[in-house]
Amino acid sequence: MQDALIRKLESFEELTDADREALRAFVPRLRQVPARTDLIREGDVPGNVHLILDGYACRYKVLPDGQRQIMAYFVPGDFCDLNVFILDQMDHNIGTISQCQVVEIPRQAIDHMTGHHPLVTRALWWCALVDEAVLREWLVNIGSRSPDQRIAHLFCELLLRLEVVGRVQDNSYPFPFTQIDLADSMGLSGVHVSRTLRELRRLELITLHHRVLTILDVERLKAYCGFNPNYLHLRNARWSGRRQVPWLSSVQGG
Amino acid sequence: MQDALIRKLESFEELTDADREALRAFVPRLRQVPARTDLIREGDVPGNVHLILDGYACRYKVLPDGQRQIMAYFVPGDFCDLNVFILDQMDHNIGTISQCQVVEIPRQAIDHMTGHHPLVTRALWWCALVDEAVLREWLVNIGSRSPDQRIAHLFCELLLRLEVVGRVQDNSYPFPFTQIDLADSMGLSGVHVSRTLRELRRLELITLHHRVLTILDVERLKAYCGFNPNYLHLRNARWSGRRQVPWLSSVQGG
DNA sequence: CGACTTATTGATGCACTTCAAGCGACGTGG
DNA sequence: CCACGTCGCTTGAAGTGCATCAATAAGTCG
Repeated sequence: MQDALIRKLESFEELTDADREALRAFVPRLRQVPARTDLIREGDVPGNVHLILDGYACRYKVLPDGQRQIMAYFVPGDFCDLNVFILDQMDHNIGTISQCQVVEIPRQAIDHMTGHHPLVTRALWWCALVDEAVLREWLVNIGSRSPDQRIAHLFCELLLRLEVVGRVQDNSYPFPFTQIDLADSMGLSGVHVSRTLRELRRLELITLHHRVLTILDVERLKAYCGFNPNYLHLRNARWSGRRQVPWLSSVQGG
Repeated sequence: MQDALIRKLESFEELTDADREALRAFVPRLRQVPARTDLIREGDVPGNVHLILDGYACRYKVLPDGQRQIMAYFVPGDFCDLNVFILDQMDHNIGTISQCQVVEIPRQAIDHMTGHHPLVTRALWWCALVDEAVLREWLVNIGSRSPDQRIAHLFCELLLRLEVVGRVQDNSYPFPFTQIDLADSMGLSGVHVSRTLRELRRLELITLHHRVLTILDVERLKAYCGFNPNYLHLRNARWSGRRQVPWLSSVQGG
């Protein structure tokens, strides 16, 4: 079940058997978390690192007026808070969307990993930077795209991210988000999300039944929202430019 | 003139004389860059790290339809691309707003720094994480706040960030942004930014003359937009919770 | 099956965009 | 020195996209 993480990391970096073994050592800490449950809250002092092995979660803030803003979705293989522990306290919440399998990794374990598994370390860095790139793209999404493009863009992004961890079949993937979740992610009202989805269905770009999203025509959906996958820094686009990473070589004692 | 960086880092971490000396070694690479000039473009392979010593810059993307989205502002003491070099290619642009003094730091220099100056390294980490936290808050800003609150929030944020590097006097700071810059940051039209600023002036919250912004009543402005500075992780709020940072201790060979 | 949550649809209103014209500041060149 | 062009800002008028309110319908879970 730690497949998701290993698959994701290996999509960036070929790991050794020892690396994979070390990653599997995380598993004993596995926890079932119900849907709609907070993993960490604003104000908490960051403790263990959380890794999603199965299910969906999100990062969000709640404003004084009760308005919720979702800032990121986590899918299997994603770390929720890989780096936050350097800061004094959480400035946002992390909560599950669906039921999740979550691994709580003690910081020392990460520490050990970065000390002994340079390939994994490099891959973890890559994860963190891609997460930030995704965040930037969300800002572009909300700031510059029309509501229908926003939602289409999210669908495309999730498709690619879930493909990496093997959660897509026939352009379909589990979709446990409510329309209110989408609304709070995209800066829209729930009503308008409903109408927007209707439009995407009418254009025969997607279907959405029983919490499963199907993308009927991936290329048309990408074209519809001007999707450019470069910000995900996936393997294919990246492979040619492989280079040494100085900050990391020093981690390896170089 | 490298004051800005050292001040910023020291607001987090007391440095040794040797640390400061090492930071000053960056200066020879200083460059004058005119206003409205790109430092890096989308598609470029990340090379040197850019540090702003004076002036303002921004991170932005341009969509196929020509729409520009600004995703971050850089002020003196900010790194533009501290970590991006791990990725294969830039997925966005970085350009100056005003004339800037920019230092181009070779990656080896950063590498050397992280190998020999653990305090600096920890402070650099902190910078990177705060930058990400700021990005998250921008998402909240665009997604959940009204236009007047958005702009007020930006003013509050810049006030605090500039105070750290000593660029604020009597609640005033240089403000070289055009209203179009603001519009492209906040997901608004230029016209509406103009009207919003008029409103903030009418409420006697700010004045804006000759590219200098003055906040007339900081507390009222903060209240107006519900400003919570926790996401900036400034020293005062952070001081109590100082802890060791595992990932970094391994960088130090621990 | 019945209770509750989530989604849909319609009607209404307004916040924001777009278009367009005028204005002031600034810089350049005659 | 003034004429002129450019750029950034302001203001008005008109249109619309999205929010809000409200009521119904469809899922979903006990």
